[in-house]
Amino acid sequence: MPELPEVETTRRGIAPYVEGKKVARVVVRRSDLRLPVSGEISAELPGRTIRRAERRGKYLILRIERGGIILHLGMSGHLRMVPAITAPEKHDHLDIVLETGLALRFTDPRRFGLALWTVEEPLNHPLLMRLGPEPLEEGFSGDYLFQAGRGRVLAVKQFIMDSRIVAGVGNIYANEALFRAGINPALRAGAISPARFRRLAEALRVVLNEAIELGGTTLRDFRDGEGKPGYFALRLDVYGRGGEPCHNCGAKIQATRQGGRATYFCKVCQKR
DNA sequence: ATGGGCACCTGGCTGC
DNA sequence: TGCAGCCAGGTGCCCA
Repeated sequence: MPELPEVETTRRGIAPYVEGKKVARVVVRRSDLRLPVSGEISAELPGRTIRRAERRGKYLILRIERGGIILHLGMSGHLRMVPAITAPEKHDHLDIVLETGLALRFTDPRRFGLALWTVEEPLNHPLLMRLGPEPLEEGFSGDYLFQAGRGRVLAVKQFIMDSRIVAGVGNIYANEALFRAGINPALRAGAISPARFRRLAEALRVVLNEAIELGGTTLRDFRDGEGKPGYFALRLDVYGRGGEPCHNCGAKIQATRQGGRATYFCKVCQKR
């Protein structure tokens, strides 16, 4: 479900309610997520204060004095603030109850998400350590992509969805950025010029920032930290629009598959 | 090292 | 109405 903009929207939504707040207790209702939820969360977290809510790629980090909680929303997860007394529903797997009386509630029907406890530096956790640069920060550029793509025969769309290349880009925004950059998603990464990679890097920055401004993309169930949907779905040019007219030239949007994921593109506007 | 395929899990939608 | 089949915003592992 959530890519970088949805995770960032979630972070911004919850940050005011969790930063500087002390944890009263933790309720784990299901621990069989993508990795098991450690009992240390409920044993160690109460009494500690959440210093910061940060994001790295699609991961959220709730920092305490040393270490913290690493959260990932998988395909179907979301986080929101609720009054702690709110009755849990079927897929509400975890509550971090604060002394303010609000709880950070983690919901995830498919349970591809994660909630990990660490006393080490969260950014050094094996799951985060190999993430590529943040696409909205220094260190990410078309020239970087060009260098990383040298010799790669992988399709450019799969290349930019590889979190080791760039963090946080999932299927929606990969499709959208390639459309805006005018690049065919099936092109080999190693066959793209520095100039075209610069267009792609810029398209990624622009599309991710626009999506964050609109609160992310809600296709069916994404909600921000306050339970509200995002409105970037209204701006989608290609994702989910197979057979519909291209917003730029009117040609039918093509729907294909790459690496098991749906790909949408305009064969007129994305010739190469 | 690289790329392809699959598994993990639930729910919603489509079409018979 | 029921049900089978397919699809979904992610990612890590196994294999060639």
